[in-house]
Amino acid sequence: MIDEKQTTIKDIADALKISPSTVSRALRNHADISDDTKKKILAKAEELDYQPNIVAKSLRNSQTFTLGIVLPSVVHHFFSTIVSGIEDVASKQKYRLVIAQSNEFFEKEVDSVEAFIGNRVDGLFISIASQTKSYKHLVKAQKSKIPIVFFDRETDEIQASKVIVDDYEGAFHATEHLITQGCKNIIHLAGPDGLHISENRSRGYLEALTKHNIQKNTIIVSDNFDKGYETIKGLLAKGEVIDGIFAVNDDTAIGAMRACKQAGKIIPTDIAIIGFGDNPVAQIVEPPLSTISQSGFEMGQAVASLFLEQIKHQKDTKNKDNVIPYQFQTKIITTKLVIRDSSNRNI
Amino acid sequence: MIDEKQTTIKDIADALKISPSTVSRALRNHADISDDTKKKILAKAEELDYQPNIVAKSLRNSQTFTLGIVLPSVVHHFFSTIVSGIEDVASKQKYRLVIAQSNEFFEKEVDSVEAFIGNRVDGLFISIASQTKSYKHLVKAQKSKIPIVFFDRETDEIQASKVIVDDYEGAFHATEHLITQGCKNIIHLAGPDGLHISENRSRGYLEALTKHNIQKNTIIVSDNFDKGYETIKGLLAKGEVIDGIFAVNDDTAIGAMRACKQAGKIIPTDIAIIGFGDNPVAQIVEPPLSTISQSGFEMGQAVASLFLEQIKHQKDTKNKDNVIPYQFQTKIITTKLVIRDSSNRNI
DNA sequence: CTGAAAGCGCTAACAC
DNA sequence: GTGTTAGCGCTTTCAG
Repeated sequence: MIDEKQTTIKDIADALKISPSTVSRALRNHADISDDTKKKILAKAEELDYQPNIVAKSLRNSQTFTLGIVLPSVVHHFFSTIVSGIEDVASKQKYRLVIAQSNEFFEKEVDSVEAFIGNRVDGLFISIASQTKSYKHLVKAQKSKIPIVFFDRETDEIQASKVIVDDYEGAFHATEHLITQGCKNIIHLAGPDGLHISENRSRGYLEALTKHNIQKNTIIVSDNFDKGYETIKGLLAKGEVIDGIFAVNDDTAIGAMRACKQAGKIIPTDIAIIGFGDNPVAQIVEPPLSTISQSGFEMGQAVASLFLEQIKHQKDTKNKDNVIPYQFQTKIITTKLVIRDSSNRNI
Repeated sequence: MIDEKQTTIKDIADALKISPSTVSRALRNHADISDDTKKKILAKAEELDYQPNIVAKSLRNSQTFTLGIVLPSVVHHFFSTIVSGIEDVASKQKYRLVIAQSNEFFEKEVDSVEAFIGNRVDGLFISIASQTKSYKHLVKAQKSKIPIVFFDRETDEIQASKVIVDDYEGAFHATEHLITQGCKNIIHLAGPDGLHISENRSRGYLEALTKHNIQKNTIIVSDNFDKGYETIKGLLAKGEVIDGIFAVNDDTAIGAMRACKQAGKIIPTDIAIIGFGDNPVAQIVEPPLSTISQSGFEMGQAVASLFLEQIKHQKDTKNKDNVIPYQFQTKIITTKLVIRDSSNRNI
């Protein structure tokens, strides 16, 4: 069997005894091509199973229509809904998405970013790994003129647009809700140090306590199911007095919930629990978990929109004198308190 | 600000007053380059922040080192673990992954496949959408000489390697397990018609009943949390006698579980329930859900390995006479019965 | 309305 | 060891 190559524009041109440029124009619906030849070209393209070579096109146009997304992990519901949100607006502009997971490893994040630079993505959307402390890889991307948009987990060290959740406010409301339910000994199971989102949620927790004149606070870093379970199990075994738990995410809250139940505590009567994120499992567990909902979809849409806006600004100001540099935006996604049985004492 | 372009090989060559080919060779560690010039080139590349243009390289080499993955949805734990498995072996060979979600829509699947063809991916891994009945898009990919590997959801209409779960066996064991627990009225909440995996699981269910001389069988298509909930709720409301439920996946089983509990049924005493897939939520719900575990990671590894094998065969037989065509493989991933409280009557 | 020619950045013969 | 040249497939001036 002959190793037939992919059909190219030149093949179509040869078959029709016309020039490649005419074919190229016809294929992209360019004006100035007679309907007659256009029809012929389209027919021949169909006949020969022509599939435009995006790689060649990208090289020629120095635009790949590819967006690179770097995030800690796609298995997390919040992140995958963000991706859906990005896709929702980006795909309408014919952009395609390439996703790279850092799994919270700095090295993987750097590799992914560098690969994206090499592949000349048109934009880079990133939620930084908890390990990340250096930002040289992002500086490189900026040197390569790739617009960056941060989402959820960001840094001040890089000038770029960002979309963040109002973590402080969400945490404040979550904690205040527990207080209104009568809780006085509220534990906060926190996210890793150094991440803005962890810090903001912890701050919201502390300030809600302060507002309500509660002196006692306990913050323990603990951000997954197992850690939530172990931490609360340990505390309860030590005889610690706990009547409320605010966890940095739902998985952790559910781990804590299990520890409470195993220790014979009634939820929410003995201990009221609230998570963060409104993961679908929150509705499935028993009792259903109260939580702070944050729209990942909306966040994704905002990310893509900010990118599009920046691109547009670049185009508009291209080849112009006294260019006003693009003003980076920060968009804040608001949260919503979702009260379910795990914290509802009907007070 | 001057719109500086990305550094190219030519820039390095010019700066060093040598030829681009020498630079190219040095950068790729090609032999036949003196250590001295090599060192100079590497230093200059570093200095100028050189990032190789993968797009140009791909065009030139007609190899993109990109793998296209089409799957129904990444939010499903099973699929995201498959992606991790693929990444595990593919990344060691320097391949990068592009993921497209079909969301079970035929149109989106076709679009994604065509985009992958246009982007000249080196391989296409696909788990077909439940809607998919036509396979022209995959024929196109084959015409473009892109090796295809199916995983989980496949078709016989396309000649290609595939990796599947032993769904029949898993379903058989799940059903037989319910029978050994004393169940006689077992409902099967099934997947959509026309999907091999649904059919095989239903077949396993039926044959287990037959083996144990149980005449009554009930198969209802119902494959997500809400449908599982509604179906069982409806059946119970009608007074249907049910003492066992085998669901096509864990979400559905959990929906069914909720309906049972709401109807006052004790699990597993009144109704024993088993799911399929061993989704992490299976451990979180109460009672913990029995299920059939299938290793997505292993499946992903197998997918990538079969691709690599096929590529190797192509290289080995290139430019040779009387070529033996590659023999497509089918790899079967075995399942494991995981007994938890939702079905364990301690019999 | 169509064609010729150049070039995006890289690599691989083929020279020397 | 290194340079010259051509070309991957496409688009885009510039001519006509």
